[in-house]
Amino acid sequence: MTLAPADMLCFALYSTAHAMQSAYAPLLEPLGLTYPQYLVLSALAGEDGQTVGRIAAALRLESNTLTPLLKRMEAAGWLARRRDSADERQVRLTLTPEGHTLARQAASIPAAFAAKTGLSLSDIHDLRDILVDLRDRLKPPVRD
Amino acid sequence: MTLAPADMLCFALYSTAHAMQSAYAPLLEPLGLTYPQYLVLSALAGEDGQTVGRIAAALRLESNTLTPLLKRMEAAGWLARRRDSADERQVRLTLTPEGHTLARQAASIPAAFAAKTGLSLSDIHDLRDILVDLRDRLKPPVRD
DNA sequence: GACGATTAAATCGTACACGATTTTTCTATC
DNA sequence: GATAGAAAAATCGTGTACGATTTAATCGTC
Repeated sequence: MTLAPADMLCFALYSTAHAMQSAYAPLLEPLGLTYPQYLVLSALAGEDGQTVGRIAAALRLESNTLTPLLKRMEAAGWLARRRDSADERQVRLTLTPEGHTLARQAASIPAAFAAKTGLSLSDIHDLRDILVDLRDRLKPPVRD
Repeated sequence: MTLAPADMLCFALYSTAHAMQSAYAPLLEPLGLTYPQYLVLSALAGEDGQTVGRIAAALRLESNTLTPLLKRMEAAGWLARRRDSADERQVRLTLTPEGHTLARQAASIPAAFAAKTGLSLSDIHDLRDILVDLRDRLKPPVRD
């Protein structure tokens, strides 16, 4: 017998991820950020000057996804893309002052968002850990 | 202070959903299906002759996403798209014999997949329920 | 039975996502 | 120091996603 999407874990994950993004949208829209751009910004705010590859590993995306996204963020004036002088194969990403300002504004979003979920902080952490565990089992993280 | 993506629930959800899709890919690729197409096929296998709007509600997608996807599935010979004679605004989707055959083949995937996760059946159900609960809180389901 | 409001899909534009390939640079070994 | 192979981004093609709008059909009310 065929399993209906409503009963499938994969669909629960798929649809909840979409619901999460659409819940973030109204918070990000005033800042002019898309959701993946917000992730890149947060990653760079934590450690500036990372390479494309390092961001790709952190966000589990491919360079073919990141390159155009980063170009849009560069065009928006939030970051600079520069070849590493020691290894010209790599491109380093540095936040501009505007990028840092934006990151500060974006920093308040997760807390504002947590309220929307109706989950306690410990529920949120538990769920996160379960998901990360499942994810790393499905797709082992690449070594740094 | 900025929260790093690695610590955020939203990123756990985002990256796990991607990992799930990429884990399904090798199982779907031999059938020529993409992941959202597989969801549509499963939904129709459970109840044939649904309208675009009903599938959209079930999968929580918009018609602007489904229309081109359904046209590709029609072009592949898996389903027929026909205006409802009683209400010409609606489009009804019916699996072809090829579509039914494909659905039968696809039906074995979730079980084959469950093994990959390393989770017990009850862990899977628990996680699914937690996610569905969160999803419906973030984005209440539209009435049928 | 006319007609404005509502509804269901479709269309349009923009932004991911990723497999496959290409380009450029670096590294290892001769 | 030439060169084969590896590594890092970028390019290309296809397929989602979705906001905003449009088109076509139906409904509600007079």
